[in-house]
Amino acid sequence: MILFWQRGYQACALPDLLATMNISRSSLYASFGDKRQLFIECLDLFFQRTFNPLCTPPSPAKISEEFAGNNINHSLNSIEHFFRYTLLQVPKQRRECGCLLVNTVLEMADQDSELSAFAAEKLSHVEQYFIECFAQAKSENAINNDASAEELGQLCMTLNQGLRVACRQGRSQEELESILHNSLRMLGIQSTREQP
Amino acid sequence: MILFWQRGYQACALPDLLATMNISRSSLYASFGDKRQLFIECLDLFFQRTFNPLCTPPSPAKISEEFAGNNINHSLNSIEHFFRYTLLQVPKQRRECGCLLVNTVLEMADQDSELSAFAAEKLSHVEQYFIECFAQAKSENAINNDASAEELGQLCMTLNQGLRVACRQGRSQEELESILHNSLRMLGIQSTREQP
DNA sequence: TCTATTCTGAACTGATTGGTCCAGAACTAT
DNA sequence: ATAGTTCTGGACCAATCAGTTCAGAATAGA
Repeated sequence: MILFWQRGYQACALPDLLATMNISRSSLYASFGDKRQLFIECLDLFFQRTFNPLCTPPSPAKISEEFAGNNINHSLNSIEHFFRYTLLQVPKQRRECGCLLVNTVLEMADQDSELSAFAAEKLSHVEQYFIECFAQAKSENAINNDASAEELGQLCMTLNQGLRVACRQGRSQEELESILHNSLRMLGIQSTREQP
Repeated sequence: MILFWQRGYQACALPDLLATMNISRSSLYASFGDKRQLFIECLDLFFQRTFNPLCTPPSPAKISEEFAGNNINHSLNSIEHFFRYTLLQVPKQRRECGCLLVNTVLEMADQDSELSAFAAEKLSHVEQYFIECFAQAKSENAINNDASAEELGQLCMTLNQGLRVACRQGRSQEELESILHNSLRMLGIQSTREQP
């Protein structure tokens, strides 16, 4: 999965995959069918590992440490935690891979529309969760923005996709943090940021 | 260029390129060196065709027709015109290709860092122009946003990149228009939108 | 220890990759 | 018309691609 994440689908040759997985060619075909099916399983695994930190943020105790009680709304904390957890609190090497689902949507769009649609569908689940978070926040009057929850969710996903491109561009941690901070602010999520 | 734009670098095989360009194999190598150099020329061409409508928007007369005099600031009009011209007023088939530079950054990041950096550098010129527009607008008090011009420009580029991903995802014209409208509104650019 | 099942390494396939080469066609200038 | 330059089609190359096959190693159960 990490190799696909780093290089993309087409650029991963069978020998590279076999060496990384440390199994033999025949084992791969026996276990996964072929390269494409292995890739689909990787997309699924990636989605699970990306989605989990979004819909199950850390415990309230940990939140109060992390965010210093600045944002008491649970739904908005989910979103902020998602970005902090997957964008900032991540080793540089992995951050610079961007998002496997975004990468796949772009790479396979004209090549294998089924794979591209598969990845896009996973992303839509994330967007749907964004929307639910904003809807919840709006019902609690915890957000300062008059756009609808759908619009905020779409915008949040657009910013997320743009940030993943920025990651793969090799932008510095500081730049990403600045962009993220301004993004969340414009969405109406007042984020904490340590001042230097 | 269009073929690279649609399929990406790696997925364009020589025979496909030759058939599309309607030249022979030897002519391609005589004229462009090799596939990679041809691609670099395409990136450059794409940048020029993308950047021109940004820094040379239509004449004031045309603007007044197009935007109904809603936004009298020239710099902000440049940005709005850029998005309208490259995102909305474009045939579906081409819109769904996204942005060749963004696509290239993602595809080549771990594969050919030189190509990826080349595309990223082109994108940074666009971002720089965004920043200049926002700086101009701020100096004329034409923008309702207390973030700095640099921050606004970075955010604008992040939204742009996110929108290009959304294009390649196959989002509908209506969705894109909605996202763009909200994006510009949050950046402080009050865009006109025909109400249905 | 013996048998039965599973797994694996390496050789092999046919197709495709980017790139080279050159004889001859097409064109230009005199 | 002729000589000189440019262009082109197609054959060719070695390398690599994803995928198949199978004898033999490794493992398991009894």
